[in-house]
Amino acid sequence: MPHKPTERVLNILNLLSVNAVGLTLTEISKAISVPKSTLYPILQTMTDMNYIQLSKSSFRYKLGISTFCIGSSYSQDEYMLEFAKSIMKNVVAEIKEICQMGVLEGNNVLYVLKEEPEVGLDIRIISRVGKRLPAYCTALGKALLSNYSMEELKKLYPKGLIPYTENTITDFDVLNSQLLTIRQEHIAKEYEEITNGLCCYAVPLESNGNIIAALSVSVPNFRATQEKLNLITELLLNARRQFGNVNFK
Amino acid sequence: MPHKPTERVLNILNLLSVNAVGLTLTEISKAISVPKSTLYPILQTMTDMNYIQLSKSSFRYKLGISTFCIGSSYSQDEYMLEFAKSIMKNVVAEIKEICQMGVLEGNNVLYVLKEEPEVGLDIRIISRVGKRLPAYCTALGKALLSNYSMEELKKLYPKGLIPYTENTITDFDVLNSQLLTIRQEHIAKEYEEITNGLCCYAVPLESNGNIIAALSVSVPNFRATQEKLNLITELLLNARRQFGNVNFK
DNA sequence: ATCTATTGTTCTTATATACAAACTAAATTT
DNA sequence: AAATTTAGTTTGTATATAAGAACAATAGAT
Repeated sequence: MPHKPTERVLNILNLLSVNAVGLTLTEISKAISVPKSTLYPILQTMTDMNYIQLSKSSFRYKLGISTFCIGSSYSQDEYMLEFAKSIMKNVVAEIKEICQMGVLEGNNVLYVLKEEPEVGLDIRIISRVGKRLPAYCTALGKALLSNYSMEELKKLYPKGLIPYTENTITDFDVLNSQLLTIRQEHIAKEYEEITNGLCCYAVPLESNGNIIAALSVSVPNFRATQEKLNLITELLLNARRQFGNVNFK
Repeated sequence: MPHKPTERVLNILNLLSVNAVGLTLTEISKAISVPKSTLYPILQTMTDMNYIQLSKSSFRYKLGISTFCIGSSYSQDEYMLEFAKSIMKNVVAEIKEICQMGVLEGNNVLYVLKEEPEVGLDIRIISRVGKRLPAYCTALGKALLSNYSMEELKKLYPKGLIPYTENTITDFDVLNSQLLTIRQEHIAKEYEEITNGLCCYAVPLESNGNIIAALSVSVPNFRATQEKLNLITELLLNARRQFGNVNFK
């Protein structure tokens, strides 16, 4: 059972982190379903402590400078992130499509790193570090869940698998059988299961036998020739091997 | 009056951000004066939400990957920070001493950016982004407080000015007269007022007439020749002018 | 310019959190 | 190996926070 006040503070940070424009008190109140009167003192304190700031121009709350400070202090997996970034740069250089890294947060994928091709594409996939999406209908998520048992899956989604598109897997058995394949082939595939016109491949990244993150390449359907998908598979599996060769302690 | 639950969550983040090794539940409990039983569910939730993580090796809580995510999303003053960084790099290249940027947080200075000389110095000043120190006895702080009136100062420090060294200014009148000088000369000076053997010069950085940050150079006393201090003054005043020429909106 | 809608703020009481103390488990010492 | 210390966890109740509603202030519409 989560601690509500803590959950709220962190949800506010999560919310603002995917909202560059900023949000008003009322907007935040609606977004996280917390009464304005409850939110009021929380936002005040967060402002006093520089975790959020009221933009003078737009009169909206945005992330404050303290978030930058703690982000800079984050060192635990600094080396891991740097290494992942360099791998992702190489992948993007080859395939010229967006490459992302995510970790599991409860039953969601948290998007941690993003590497985009420099130029040249008219149609681009928009994504943001800090975003959270359900794991069961994303390639990153399936890669991250690949070690999960049927029981664990059902516990993770007590309300079942809610469809986003007509391709979304809503049957636990189907999902489970896919995870089995992923465990063997080390690559997760997703075709328009969360967004129409979009498909995505991903590989799990392991450290000491545990899946700690996953790496993906997303492509708009019309650019997703079999040839291209084969190259993506190759690049991702190669990235996974590179990652596996390093020990991050 | 601050909101306690919010304050606690953010204090935990602040605490862990200046502690690369990590802290145990009990250590955090002592550090922020919160009972273990109160802390317990808070840390659980923060862990679930990836804002902290229990290091497998040391069994201590460290910052989690979400802090990295929100830090990456912080965009508000992105351009300002980048500009400040480039200025600081130039300053350090010239003077080969540590250069820092800070903002005011209540009556404390929050250290936001740090730029250190590459190599060559046996004795270095250790500092960390995310650190907080009282404003009245630091050069950065005095620069940030330079626009404050006597009344505002006394309200900011209701318990008076607590001494850290024999040089710490404990008299409001003395502090106020220094601030007056800073307002005219645009440079704040501090000689062993918080740490023995250390002195520091700082300039306020303004935007639309408001002091939004301050920039400092710190030197160990034995390297602080008058010549060097003069050069520091010149570099900092020049940095301030550069900063003033840009409009960050 | 008045009315309407929306945002932010204050107030009161029901409710959920906070705290203390007791307990368990692990680690270190004797 | 027993004892002592230290860490983490659980429980019951005092207390501080949460939420609804009512209010003030601002912005937008007619």
